[in-house]
Amino acid sequence: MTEIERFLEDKKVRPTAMRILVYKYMAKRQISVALSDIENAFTKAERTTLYRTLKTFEENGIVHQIDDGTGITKYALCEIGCNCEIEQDLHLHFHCNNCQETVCLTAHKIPHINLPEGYLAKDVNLVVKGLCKNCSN
Amino acid sequence: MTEIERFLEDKKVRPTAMRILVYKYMAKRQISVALSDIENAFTKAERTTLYRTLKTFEENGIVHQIDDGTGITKYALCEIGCNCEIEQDLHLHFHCNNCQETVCLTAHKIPHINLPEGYLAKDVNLVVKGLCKNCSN
DNA sequence: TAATAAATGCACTTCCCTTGCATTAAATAA
DNA sequence: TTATTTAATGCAAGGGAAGTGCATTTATTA
Ligand SMILES: [Mn+2]
Ligand SMILES: [Mn+2]
Ligand SMILES: [Zn+2]
Ligand SMILES: [Zn+2]
Repeated sequence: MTEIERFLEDKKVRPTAMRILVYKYMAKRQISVALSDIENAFTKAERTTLYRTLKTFEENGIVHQIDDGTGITKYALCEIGCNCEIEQDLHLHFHCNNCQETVCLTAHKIPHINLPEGYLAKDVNLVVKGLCKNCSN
Repeated sequence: MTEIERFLEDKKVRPTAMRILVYKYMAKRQISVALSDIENAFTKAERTTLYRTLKTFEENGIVHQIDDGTGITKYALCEIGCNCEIEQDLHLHFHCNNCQETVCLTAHKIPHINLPEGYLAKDVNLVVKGLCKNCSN
């Protein structure tokens, strides 16, 4: 049993062939991925299976979803200490207008947001757009 | 010539009947609206016309778009001092999980966001979700 | 091995956004 | 005013991504 298989079982996710491939793919790329990215990476992949794979991953705290404002849902592997399950995912995301890639800036927590009287915050989504470090030169 | 007609002409938008109605509708409701909201408000309205009306409004600095993460584009009238045209729209938006309404918190500016070396910010989207003042009791 | 449960593949649906194009209305030129 | 040009509207269709139903395959458990 490989390390990835052990990891998935730890997360109560059965390590099927496809799931292992998807996990490996996401681990190799360090940026967030869209469903279509994975679909294109494997010629013999069924979109629905991938969709449900990501859904299962998300439900079991392996990935978290990112809404970067492009209209396309992105997914990123949760890092150690990612608490997107127990509470809101408080790190910010950066979307590059040039290379179109979205990254988790896990080290950059979202600052406290002041709200008017009576408003109760449960979740915060913060997306910064601009040029990433590869494209800003 | 009414005040609204003068306002629209000021913004280089021809004050057609439909445009005036849409503007009035948005002014009456203080929360942001979806295309379908307007569509439902007027029985005799064509979705495409409304779509293009909002697009024209946006291009001329009358409304700004809001991506509140619901997957449905919302629009809100720009207030005096709204600088969504010349630079990024820096105020935050609040989406209520209960009544599903999204409001501009124009008085609440987005705090400065620290980014890692090499990242260049051009735009920021901040959406807080939770319970609005009407629903938090 | 048999029974059960889970994962996958395929087809289809839904939802919203967007566009093409003919028609109608308005603005401008003659 | 009338003719010409330009803009707005209405209807139909297209596109993309998310999501579902169900039969089939694969894996697990009895
Ligand atoms: Mn993230
Ligand atoms: Mn706003
Ligand atoms: Zn980039
Ligand atoms: Zn509410």
